[in-house]
Amino acid sequence: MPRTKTAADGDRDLRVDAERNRNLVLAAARDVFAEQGLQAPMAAVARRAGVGIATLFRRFPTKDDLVTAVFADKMRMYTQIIDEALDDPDPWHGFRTCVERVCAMQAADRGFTDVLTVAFPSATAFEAERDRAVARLSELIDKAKATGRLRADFVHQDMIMVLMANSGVLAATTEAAQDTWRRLVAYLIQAFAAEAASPLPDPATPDEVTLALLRRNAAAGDGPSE
Amino acid sequence: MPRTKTAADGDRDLRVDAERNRNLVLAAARDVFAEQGLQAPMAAVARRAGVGIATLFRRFPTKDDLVTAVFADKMRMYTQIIDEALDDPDPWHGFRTCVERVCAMQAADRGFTDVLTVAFPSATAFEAERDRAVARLSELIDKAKATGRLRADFVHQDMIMVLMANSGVLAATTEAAQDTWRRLVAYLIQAFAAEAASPLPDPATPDEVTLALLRRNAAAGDGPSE
DNA sequence: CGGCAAGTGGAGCTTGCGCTCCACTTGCCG
DNA sequence: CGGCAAGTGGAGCGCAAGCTCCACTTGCCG
Repeated sequence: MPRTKTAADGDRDLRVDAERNRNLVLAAARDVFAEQGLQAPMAAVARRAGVGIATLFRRFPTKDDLVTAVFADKMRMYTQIIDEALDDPDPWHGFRTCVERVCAMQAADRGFTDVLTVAFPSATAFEAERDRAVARLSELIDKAKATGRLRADFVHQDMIMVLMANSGVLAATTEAAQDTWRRLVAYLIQAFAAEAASPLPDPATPDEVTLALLRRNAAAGDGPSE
Repeated sequence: MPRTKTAADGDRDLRVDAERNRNLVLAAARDVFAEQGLQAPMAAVARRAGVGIATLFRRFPTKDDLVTAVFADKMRMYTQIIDEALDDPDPWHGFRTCVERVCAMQAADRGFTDVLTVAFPSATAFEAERDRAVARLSELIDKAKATGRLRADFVHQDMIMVLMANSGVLAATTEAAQDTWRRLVAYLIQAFAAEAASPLPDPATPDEVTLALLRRNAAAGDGPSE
């Protein structure tokens, strides 16, 4: 992908050295964010890329722009996982592997976890992607319920709940207990099975959960009212 | 509790005005941390207490000291919840309400959540309390398993896993979806029921999880190796 | 009631991080 | 090959947060 003139992205043709540095930065950012999460300092990215900080900021005027660029394809991968699950001849199996795969993505990339939950303002850039994901997901959920294997009171917000819960486990576990998240996911999937079903508290009213995820951006850092 | 000379705490008798300010600070910190989590600035606590920053720091030389002082009794409450669960004639019922109550404590106090998971160095101050809690908890778990209602492969580290997962949900939900945590907890409890049991991934080897929680203190902020 | 240790507030130091400015270099077009 | 827009690195700015210093006030004991 030589990207020279990729439609609809703001920057014109870059000089070859600039283009190379841009890619170095993206690669470095991918690594750094994956290891340290989004709170990694920009300077760390620049150092890893072997470029000056100014270079980084000319290409990505804001940390948020960098985050958006870095995670665009991971977001695509995320929705793709749902698409693939929809193709599974066994929707319940598709559903389960879908949950597992997304959680595995989180486990492999702290930054991705942050994008999905702690959420940067950048989340707004992924709105379209996420809306499509939710739509497909609802489809998948309906199919899985139809088989009678997924409990009937499961709602798509529960999926986001899983991501949030998983991020909590990932944030707190170090190398010592790296695989704890697998156990959480296994428990939850068993809870989602129809056989396990006992009444649950009401879910938040439609889309409150997803909206909540977006709101925190607008509200981010509005801080102490006191 | 006039505290004038409370044994084994470093500071001698305080002047009455100092004592009053100390209490104002503690009360303010309790509120501020509960609302905003441990990342709330010290200045916010001082402002809320109506004292200068210097006053706050003379009484609690380090943010960590303040956190420790503020959450000492909440930690006691935490272990007490386990004790009460042990007194329940129905251990399975005791177990469930124990999980619910601790999670409710987290939901009511972002700071407490942080103490239990994100963990401050202060966690070391609570080591003894936490060890006793783990011991009692294991007892409770054994009793609950004996009734045949709690799945046999449940381990005490799973409880900490619940706390971490819950903290993730709480961190990501705003007022819009405040009660999502209840749904998570309900799902998990159903997963912990013996009837739901299907094989699980191995838990971390004994105490890796609890240790991991402590380690992150030592390691906290050792940052990018690169 | 006088003196002073204890206490107080806030200015300010330090560190960390996002981001900018600018003097210098370099790919590229004619 | 010459010139200049494009690109570059790093010093440095602004801000937030933990924490310290110090000139001033005040409870308390004799």
